[in-house]
Amino acid sequence: MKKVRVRFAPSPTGGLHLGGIRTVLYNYLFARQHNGDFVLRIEDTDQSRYVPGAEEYIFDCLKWCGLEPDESPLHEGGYGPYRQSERKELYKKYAEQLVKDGFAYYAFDTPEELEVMRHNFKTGTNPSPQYDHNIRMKMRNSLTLTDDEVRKLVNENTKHVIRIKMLEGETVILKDMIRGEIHFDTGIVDDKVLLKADGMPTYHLAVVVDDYLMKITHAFRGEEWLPSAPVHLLLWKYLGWEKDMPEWAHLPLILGPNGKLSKRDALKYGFPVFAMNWIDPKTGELIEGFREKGFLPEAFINFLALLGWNDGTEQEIFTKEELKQKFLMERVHSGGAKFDYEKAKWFNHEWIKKSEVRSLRFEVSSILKNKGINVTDENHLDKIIALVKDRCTLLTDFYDQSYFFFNAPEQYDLNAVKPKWTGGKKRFFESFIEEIKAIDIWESAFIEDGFKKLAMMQDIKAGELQLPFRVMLVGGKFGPPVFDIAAVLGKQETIQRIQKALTAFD
RNA sequence: GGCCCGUUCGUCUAAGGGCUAGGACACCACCCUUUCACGGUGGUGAUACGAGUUCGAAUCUCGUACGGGCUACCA
Repeated sequence: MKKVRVRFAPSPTGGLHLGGIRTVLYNYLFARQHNGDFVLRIEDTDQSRYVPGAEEYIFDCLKWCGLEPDESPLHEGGYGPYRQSERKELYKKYAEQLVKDGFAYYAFDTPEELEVMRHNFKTGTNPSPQYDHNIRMKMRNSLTLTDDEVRKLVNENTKHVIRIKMLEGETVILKDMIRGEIHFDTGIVDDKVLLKADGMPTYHLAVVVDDYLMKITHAFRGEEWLPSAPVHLLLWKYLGWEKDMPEWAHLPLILGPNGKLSKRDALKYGFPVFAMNWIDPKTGELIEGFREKGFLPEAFINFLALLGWNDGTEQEIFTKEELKQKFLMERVHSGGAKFDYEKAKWFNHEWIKKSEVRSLRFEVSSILKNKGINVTDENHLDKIIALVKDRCTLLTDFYDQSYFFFNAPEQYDLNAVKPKWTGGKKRFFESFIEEIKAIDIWESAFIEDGFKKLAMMQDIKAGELQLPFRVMLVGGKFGPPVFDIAAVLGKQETIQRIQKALTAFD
C-alpha cells in the first residue's frame, strides 16, 4: 500500500487566515492519523504579489499551532526544492510536452489583445467571455498560425503563454471524499494558462506536477478550487499520470458575516482572522492575530477543527491527540460555516479553565510584564493563576483579573463604601488588624473565621463588612472571594492595605 | 449571464425512511455567591418553499427560491 503523503501549499502573498489554517489542520490530522508525511510547498510564482517575510510568517504560525510539516523549504525531504520558483524549469518541461502531445498550445495574445477580446465578445447574456473553444480560433496562437509563423515568433523570443486545450463535449468526473461524484462538462471550462509569459507556471500546472513528483496521495484544498478541478483532472490524464492521481477533498469555506471570511471582516467587526499579527504590506495596517488576542493554540486548533467537522457525538472539547484519533474526512460538511467569534472565545475559556497552572505561567507572566509588572516569585504567581483562571476568557484577561495582587490600590471606589461607612465599622477594622496578627495559619478559611467571629463579637453583620474589606484590598467591587485575596496577598500586605484604606475612607 | 457547491434554532451542529427534531455558543429567568465571574437548573428558538415516492420524509427525487464560490499570464 502506498504511504500517505499530504501537502499544504500557502502563497506568501498575505497572512495565513482561518480557512488556510484549517486546511493545514485537516491535512496534518490526516497525515498523522495514517503515519504519513505532511509536506509544505510554497507557491511563490506570482512575483508581483510576493511579500518579503511572509514565508517566515507562515512558518511561525504553523509552529505556534503545533502543525509543523515534515518536509518544507526548512526541513528538506527527498522531493525538493519546495519553492515553486526554484522548480521553474521542471514545469516548463512538462508544459512543452503537453504542447508536443497536442493537449496544449502556444498563445501570443498580449494582455491588451485579451482585453479587447473580452470587450468585443461581451454580451448581455455573457458578461465575462472566456478564452475557450468558442473563441480560441479567433486569437493568435499555435492553433491559428502556421507552423512557420509559430517557429518564427518563438525564435524571436516573442512573449507567449502555454494554454491547455479544453475539449468540447466531454464529461470529467471528480470523486471527492466529502462530496461524492461531481460531473463537469469540459466545454464550459476555459483554456487556462499553464505557463505564464515569464516562464513561471500557474497554480494549475504547478499543483499537478508537484503532486505527482512529490508523490502526494491526498489533495485537500478549499472549495474555491472546485470549478477548476476539471483542468487538474485532465492534466493528470494528459501527462499520463492518471493512476497516480491523489484522492481529492474540497473543504467547505469559512464564511464571515457576509461571504467568504476576509481581512476586511477583521477590521470591520473587530475579531481576528489570522493566527498571528499580520501587517498588511500595502496599507501598513496591523491586523491582530488570535495569538496576540490571547488565544491558546490548543483552543484555536480545537474550534477550527469543529468549524465544519464533528465526530457525531456531543463532545466539543478535543485535544490535538483526540482530534488525530477521531478526525474523519468523510464527516467534514459540504456546506460553508460562518465563523462565530463568541463561540471561539468560549473554546478559549474552556481551555484556560482546563489548563494546568504551570502551563499558563509563561504566557501570564509575559502578559503582566508587558503591562509593567515583573513577576519574581513563581510560587506567588501560581497561586494567583489558580485563583483567577476560571474568570479569564482570553489570556490578556489575566492582567485585569490579577494586577491588584501586585499593586496596592491608589484609588478606592468610595461610592461603594461611604454611604454605609460608620465609626463602628472603622473600629472593627482597627481591631481586625490586631486579630490578623494573631492568626497563625494564614489561609483563607482561617482568615474568614477570624473575621466572622470578630464581627459577631462587635455585633456587626459580617456580610456588611466584606464589601469594605474588598475595596480596601483591591480598590473596587471586583475580584475573587475576598478572603482568598487576603490569603494570597499575605499577612503584612493585608495589614498595610487596611491601614492605608482606613485613612482614605475618612 | 454561465458553471459548480450548498440550505436544520440568530450561530456551530446531531438525527443516514420511524419516539415530543437532540446538544453547544449567544440571549433570558431562577439558584449559588453580600463583588464580579465560575458553576447549577430551566426557558425562548429551526428542518427555505412547492410537488412527488412512501403506511411513514429533515432524511430519497424533481422544481423554485435564497446563499456562496468560480468565471485572471492570483492563488
